[in-house]
Amino acid sequence: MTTRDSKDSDLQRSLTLLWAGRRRGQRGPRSRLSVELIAQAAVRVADADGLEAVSMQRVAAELGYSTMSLYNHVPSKDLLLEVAADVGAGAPPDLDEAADFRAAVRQWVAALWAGFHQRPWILRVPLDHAPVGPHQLAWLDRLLRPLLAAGLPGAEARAAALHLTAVVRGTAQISTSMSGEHKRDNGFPRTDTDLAHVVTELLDPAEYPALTAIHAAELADPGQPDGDALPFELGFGVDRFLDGVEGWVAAKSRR
Amino acid sequence: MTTRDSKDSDLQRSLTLLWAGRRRGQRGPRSRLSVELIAQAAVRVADADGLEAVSMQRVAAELGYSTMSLYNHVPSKDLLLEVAADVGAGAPPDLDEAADFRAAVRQWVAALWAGFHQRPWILRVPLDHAPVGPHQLAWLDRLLRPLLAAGLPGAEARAAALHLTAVVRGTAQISTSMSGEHKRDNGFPRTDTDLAHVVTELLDPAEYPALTAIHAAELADPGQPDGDALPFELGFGVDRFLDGVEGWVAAKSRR
DNA sequence: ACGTTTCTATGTATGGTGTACGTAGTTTCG
DNA sequence: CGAAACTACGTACACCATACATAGAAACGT
Repeated sequence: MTTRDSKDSDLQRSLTLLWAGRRRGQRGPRSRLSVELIAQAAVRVADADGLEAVSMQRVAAELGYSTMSLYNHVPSKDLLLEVAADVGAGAPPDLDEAADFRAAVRQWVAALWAGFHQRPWILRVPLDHAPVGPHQLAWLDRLLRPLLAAGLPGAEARAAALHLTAVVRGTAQISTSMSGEHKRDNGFPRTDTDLAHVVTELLDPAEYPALTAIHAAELADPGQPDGDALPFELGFGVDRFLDGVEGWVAAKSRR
Repeated sequence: MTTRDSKDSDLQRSLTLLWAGRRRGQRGPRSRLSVELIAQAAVRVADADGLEAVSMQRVAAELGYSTMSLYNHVPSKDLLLEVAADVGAGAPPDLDEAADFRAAVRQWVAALWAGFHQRPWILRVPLDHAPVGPHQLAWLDRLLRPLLAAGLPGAEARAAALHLTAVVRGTAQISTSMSGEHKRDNGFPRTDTDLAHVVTELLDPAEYPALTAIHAAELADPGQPDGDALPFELGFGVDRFLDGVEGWVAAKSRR
């Protein structure tokens, strides 16, 4: 309808790329390469050496092809990264349907959290438009189910899902950046545990009263993100949010 | 103490850069350039043409200096971007102290949200370690105050602040990327409003039941983020979270 | 006042990047 | 068996961050 002809072509290209809308060429030889193969190679490189290491040349070398061959299947590096991020995300977990919606949501959050820690580079892929990858949408769909089942109307479920996605994404961004997980070449990751000390020595207590007040209660254990366990830094907020949602639907049904 | 000597030098450099720990050289000529001037120029470039346009050459040109001159004041582009992001964030607003903590927090959220929409490029600056910039810490401090005043103990206040920061950051990332605000050269921004349609036409309802169910309730008005008004997509989640926090402290004080 | 020291700003150079373009070769269709 | 069409490749270009050496000017000690 009102689709703008000039510039949404890149979205269209993203879509056809992500959803494998490959044209069936007739005449020429069939390519042994494919978007999937290229994306998987990119994922492999990113896993090994971080997102910065992902260059067209490196990916091509990984596959044993020349650099420019990739451009027969992928229009640009940006698009490739987008596909790689979706591939790297993988399929969402199947949530426990029997469980109450809190448990299900926590399960989802834990899985996404674990995923971001396993592939921190996904968080460094610049977002260029709304999520339209099959895997990304699958994750979203899986989260929406328990929210809808809990009694939230569509728009609110959408907002709640956005909230949770944003929380995990944002928290993981901060968390992984602090622990230096985003660069794998670094050898071992370095945790900025003692950062608090360094900073609080510089801070003027008059200007940053709350921070200096907090200073004592610093840094509980990081905790292991295995299973459904969430680290306190993430779990507290999620639990408070779920409290709020619970109260909201309860109040609504009571009325 | 246990500071690792090999690799936290970059953190140290970040700190001295961000906190203007300039050594007072004696002999040579005083430089007319400074970290602040360079960072401001970078901000100007990013405001005008987006983060991708920020190159050392461009920033130097903006100042009328040669490219390599910048390296006398800034050790690397990464560090420069970090400083520019902090400078671009600016000082946090003074929150209404008289107001209840909900109003204060909403005020803070609205301000940060507005800031991210004004300078979307800040969200594209890669995070390399914990936030240590003066402005970033000032924002954090301002948020912690109402949370502490509401009765949260230190660790929980910290977690809540992280939650809120992550929410605004993550939501803004998705939101600005959807509307294409991150690239200013583009001419006018393009909203992916009709994205939902495009996608839902491709989706297999069997695999994405929740998404197709939602499909009807799509896209309320974006709303204007002026003053304390939050768009629904952000406000709903924040309000539910605040509900939860409120209930939490109430339950705790009752016990 | 002067020489010496020391820092600034610059120019050059290197290895990397994404990708536009032309071309050779090969596979499949008519 | 042509002929059409597509793949993979090599070359080339503009741009990037930054290592290094150099020239020059400013401020200090005398």
